[in-house]
Amino acid sequence: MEKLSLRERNKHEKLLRIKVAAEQLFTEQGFDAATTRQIAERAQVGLATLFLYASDKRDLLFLVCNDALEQLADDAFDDTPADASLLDQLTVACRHFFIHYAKNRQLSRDLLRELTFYTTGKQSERFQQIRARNISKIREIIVREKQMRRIGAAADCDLVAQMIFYLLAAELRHWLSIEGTTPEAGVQQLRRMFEVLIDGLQSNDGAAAH
Amino acid sequence: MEKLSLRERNKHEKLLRIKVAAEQLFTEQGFDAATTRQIAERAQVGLATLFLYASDKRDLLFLVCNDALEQLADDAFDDTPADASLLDQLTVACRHFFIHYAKNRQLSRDLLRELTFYTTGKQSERFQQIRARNISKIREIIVREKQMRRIGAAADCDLVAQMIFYLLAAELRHWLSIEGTTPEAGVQQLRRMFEVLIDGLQSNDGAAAH
DNA sequence: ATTTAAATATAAACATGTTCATGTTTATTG
DNA sequence: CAATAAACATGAACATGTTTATATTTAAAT
Repeated sequence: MEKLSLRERNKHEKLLRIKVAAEQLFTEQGFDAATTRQIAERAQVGLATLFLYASDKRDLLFLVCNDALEQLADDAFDDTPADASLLDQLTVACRHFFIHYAKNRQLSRDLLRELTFYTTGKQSERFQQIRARNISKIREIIVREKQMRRIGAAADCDLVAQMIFYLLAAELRHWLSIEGTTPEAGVQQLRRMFEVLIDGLQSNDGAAAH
Repeated sequence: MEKLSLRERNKHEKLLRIKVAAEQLFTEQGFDAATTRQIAERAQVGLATLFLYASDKRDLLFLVCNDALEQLADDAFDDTPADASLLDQLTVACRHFFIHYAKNRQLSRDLLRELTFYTTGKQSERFQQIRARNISKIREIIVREKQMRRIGAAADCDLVAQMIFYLLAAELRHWLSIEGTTPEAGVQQLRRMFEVLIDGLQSNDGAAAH
């Protein structure tokens, strides 16, 4: 059962302590307010040790968040009922994101700021994979809809998936900048956008048609 | 002609020196690499003086960029031919953004990162106004199209304008993360998205129809 | 013109992310 | 097991954004 060397076990435990400490402090105080010295102290490691496990403070944030983001990516697209309308499938999936980001709005804002052009850190590759997975899952929904002839044969699934992800990401940012709003308010705003996307601008029926 | 007091003139000159110095250093070295000490030295002011004129380093970036961003907002939507198709109007307008951001891709990335949830600095209100103006200009295009019966009567102009801006902002981010690409490549990708948005997902004609 | 007060400027101090020189621990080899 | 090397850990030093205490300059008042 135990196939890890002493050295590997020590590393693993230290990494875990750092993750827990960083998660607590980022959650309690936000990304900017939490200092690397606090994190090192709570993790019971030297300050410089942090930077053996993370490229920089930003990387530390994704060391903390990547697990939850991956779980979110799975959850969001797992309970989408394939028999529901495209609009409902997308709404159900996207609701997961709003609910997740609502748990700690400040940290979510920090995350959305820091993920912008995040390509250099140790955790960045994994983060980009999670991001790509989200788009891929959206694409699968679109492909299914296309096969079921519920959307046009000429639709470019990659492009449509990208657009949906763009709208989700942008609306999340906007929603996080509004104080005192609810997850459902963001979900419904995004749903209205999906309606427009599905129907097109020439359409003469508004949201009422759904 | 001269109605400024000595004090006001001094302040104005100092602000100008700071703007010029910051612009040069941000452009030469990027936002992160340029230090506030360099900027203060080149502007011939004390280090602390910078922070009388800008709330923080981020604010300094918008002190530098807001003028150009405002000019860009005007330029982008001024030469949109009202008789062209909606697709062409949007393409022409958005091309301005890609061309502008292509001038210094690193600084553009820095800007798009720093503008995320930028609401606290002295320059933030002006920046948010410029952003709102862009959306408003897009909205005007949509309203015109609606009045000319070229898009559905039920279309929510505010919502559609927001969607277009979301797509533009997101595609700009994505395009800036691709090395060695051209402005026109970004423009055409965004144009394809606008085609989908205009036609809707049920449509059976792809890009060929345009 | 002098005095006073308010506004402005700044060097020095501080806080914090990051790196470096050094020490310590673990694995490997003879 | 001793010796050696490699990997890992860390306190101290460094770099840089920001604040503070102080000084200077300008405007206003008498």
